Amino acid sequence: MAKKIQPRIYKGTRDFLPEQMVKRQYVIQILKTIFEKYGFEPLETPTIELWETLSGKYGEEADRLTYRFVDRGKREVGLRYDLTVPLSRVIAMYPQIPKPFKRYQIQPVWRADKPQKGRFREFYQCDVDIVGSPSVLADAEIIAIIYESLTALGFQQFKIRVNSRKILFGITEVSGAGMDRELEVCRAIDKMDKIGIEGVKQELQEREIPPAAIQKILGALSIEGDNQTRLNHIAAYLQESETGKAGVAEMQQLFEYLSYYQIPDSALTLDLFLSRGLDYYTGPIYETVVEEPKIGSITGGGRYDNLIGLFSGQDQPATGSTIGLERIITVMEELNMFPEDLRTPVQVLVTVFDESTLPYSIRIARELRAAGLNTDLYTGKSKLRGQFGLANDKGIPIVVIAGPEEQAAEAVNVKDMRSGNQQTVPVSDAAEVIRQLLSAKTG
RNA sequence: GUGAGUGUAGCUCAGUUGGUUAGAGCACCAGGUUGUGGCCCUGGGGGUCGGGGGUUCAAGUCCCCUCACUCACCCCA
Repeated sequence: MAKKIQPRIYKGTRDFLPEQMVKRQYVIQILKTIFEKYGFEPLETPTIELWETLSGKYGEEADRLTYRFVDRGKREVGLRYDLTVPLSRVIAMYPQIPKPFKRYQIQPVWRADKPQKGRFREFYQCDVDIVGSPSVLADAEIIAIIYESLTALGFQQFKIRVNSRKILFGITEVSGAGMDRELEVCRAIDKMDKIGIEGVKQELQEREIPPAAIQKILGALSIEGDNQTRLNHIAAYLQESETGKAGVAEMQQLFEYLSYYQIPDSALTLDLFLSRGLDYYTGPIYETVVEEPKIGSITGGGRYDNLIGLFSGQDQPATGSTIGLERIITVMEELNMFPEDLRTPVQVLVTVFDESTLPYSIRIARELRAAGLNTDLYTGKSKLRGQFGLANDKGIPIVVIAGPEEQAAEAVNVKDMRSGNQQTVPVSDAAEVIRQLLSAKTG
């Protein structure tokens, strides 16, 4: 025998065993259904992109965290860091795609950072984006789909935080912090809920923002009250900034649109401290946070009107959000939000009594399969006892016995593993009986 | 890249001031049950105590180095 290689796995990556896959597919299925209900169409793009496609789009930090290789032909390539940049490349490459274009995309992305709780090197993202609409109606659609998605998955305590990069830029501009300091200022105030207002102040000082400017920035941001009150307050600060005023106007419009979607106020908040890390956002930005467990944001996105222009030379308005599949699953697991019986897609195990009744078992399996039941036919060597053990271990709810007695009577014995009850029924009734047992327990 | 912590069976862990043959629970296998899982009972397999070096009559235990993993910072989903 060859020397054994220790089975190991690359740090930050995971195998998804069937029991986990069933949960993942449950979540993905619900999301897909909603995405399509909102008129979004599917898209997939390659794992590997040319380095020039990926580099310089996200910011310095993200560039550093992008997996990068040289292929055999000495071409520089990388693994995609997110789904937004590949989408932008697609839009630029296929200008004939009718706009506005609403697409969803569910694929893994890769980031070369150190793994920790709720954070991996390979993980799935679910993105929904609308390309070709400059209207905040598109942003409202995205926020509405986030709300419906989370609600459908059973989330009850969550807040969609909304802000505008234009407002943040305006505040920086008016404060006199200096040109091109917007992103630094954004990054500092983004840490508000982590380090508090004093921490933000200190952060800004360390970045050598003039004290007077810091004063103004914090003054503009620290105002209590409902969304409208804070918008009015900030509007007063932004009289001198065209960008800022535009930001206020689009927030007004956005909240008006959102009111028509009937999203409850409790799930929606204007958060002037929200900033988002990536460089490419230009307008409304949004993310979703849950109080428990502490895991950071579970969705994040915003408008990026200048990104596609980097590929096509012509800007194309676009907005969208990532729905963080991994974190959603983590939260759902910790809060026990998955249905109890979500262990295997197999509904029925047809046992094999012995060689002589095997043809009968095959026939039963064939008929149950034809009736649309997910049916496993036992292919191993164990006796009945072992076959029942397998059904138990996998969580298969129904076991069918087709032994000599049953065969003689043109019948099968149907056992419900959950209750322990069993009954002998004619073959012709088997599928219907099983179907009823399955729906009785779950419905 | 920075800081902290943890490494003993497949998993979770116990292991006394250093002392003889390293344990438990769970999981796995077999039997109790030649037509029936879970619960129970009996038995069984499984360990280079992360690796290397040192101190000692004696090291899972003490010291040094190293590797791996985890958590946090940064950043993010």
